[in-house]
Amino acid sequence: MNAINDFEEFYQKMTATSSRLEKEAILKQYQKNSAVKGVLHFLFNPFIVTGISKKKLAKTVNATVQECVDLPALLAYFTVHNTGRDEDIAVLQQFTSGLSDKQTELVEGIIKKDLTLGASEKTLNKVFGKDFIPSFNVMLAEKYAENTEFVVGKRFVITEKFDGVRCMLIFNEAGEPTFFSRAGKSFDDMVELADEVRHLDPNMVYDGELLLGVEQPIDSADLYRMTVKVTNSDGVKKGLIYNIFDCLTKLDLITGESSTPCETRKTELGKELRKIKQPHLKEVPILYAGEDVTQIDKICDEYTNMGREGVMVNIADAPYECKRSKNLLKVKRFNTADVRVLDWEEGSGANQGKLGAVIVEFMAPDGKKYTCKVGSGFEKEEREEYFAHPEKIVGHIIEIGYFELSQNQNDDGYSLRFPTFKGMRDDKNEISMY
DNA sequence: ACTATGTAGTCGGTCTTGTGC
DNA sequence: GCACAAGACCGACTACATAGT
Repeated sequence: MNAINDFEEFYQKMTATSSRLEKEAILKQYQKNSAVKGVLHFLFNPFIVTGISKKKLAKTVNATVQECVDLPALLAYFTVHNTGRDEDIAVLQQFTSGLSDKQTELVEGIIKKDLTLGASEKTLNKVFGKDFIPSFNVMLAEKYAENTEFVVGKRFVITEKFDGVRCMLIFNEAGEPTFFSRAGKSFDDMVELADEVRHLDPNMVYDGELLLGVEQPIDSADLYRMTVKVTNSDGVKKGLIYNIFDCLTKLDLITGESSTPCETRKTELGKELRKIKQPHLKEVPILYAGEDVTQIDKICDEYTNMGREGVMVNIADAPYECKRSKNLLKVKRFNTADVRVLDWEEGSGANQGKLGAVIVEFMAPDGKKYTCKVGSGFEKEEREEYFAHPEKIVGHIIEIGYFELSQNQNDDGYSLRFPTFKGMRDDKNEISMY
């Protein structure tokens, strides 16, 4: 049996059931199959990228290339050659040329890294051990709007929600700091911050938000774009403020939970930051602590009106948990608009043969009309219905939710950030924003 | 029997980087 | 130099199985 045949058999077993427990049992059967496990590692390790996706795969290329003798060799090739050159596309096409249609589809899905199994990093690590797929889990928030009852009668802490880039600071054994993104990728060459964080406790892990330091307060959306521009670019990163809102011990990060109460963590952290007093390391101040839930909307509105993203609500005695949790709630204001559907697109993956997104026209504050896509918020039945009968949505008015208007650096008008479908508005025929 | 939670898999805009013309 | 594709960042959302009560 070669690797592809093994994987094909494995894939068929996995996709034949919807039971997650059965999928775990199937994975266990392949515990000792290094070929299949190798494919799974390639597929789900986020640090392996191939530079090949839908468009590159469809490209016709002319190149004489080296041959990959088997699947492991192909994966090894793409682990190194991952910038999507024509030559690399040719290597893939050469490899699949001798395969059946079914196996070609599988191999292409592996290289595109969009093959779905109904099992992913969590399940793989549950079965094969927590280090099989590198994973990095920071505490994430649930929505306050959907969990208002959860805080009633509990003491909680309100802080500002920053619209920047999440950053976790971890020191290695030698005490050298590394800054990690939410996905676990490192931000390199953080020259200013790397120097200042040496004043912090290297046995602790710090969690916060990077925001570009600016002289004048600017619009939250613009500040976000400017920040991402710095954090996501190669080279030396300067001018970033590290707004630290939480911390836990290195050991707690490994076990996935810090039992120190949130309020204690924040107050101790605040003391430490005030003591070391570094220009680019900032405390995220507690705006309110208590049980008065009316403060939540009040402070959120206050910050929203100042052009800020919103606020966060932490249950005061709750632990730091390395996962999404109700003990941390985000409060932000969304807007709605009635927009006209101009066109539609087919989806991909599970949405193949279904509606993927609609292209809509909305009215911007300058009185002009602009377009953007809306592809989130549709139910499966709706995606099927509008794919079969596009005329039931194209030309119609729909209500959408969005966080804010956005503008890109090319200055070609407006778009919407986080647009979602809310429903049909066949009771009206005019677009509007409110 | 019902609800809550966890996991997986879709979809959006904006930016940088690498590639090929 | 330009256009394009992929991969980052920020997320939004639904569907489904299973754990919990």
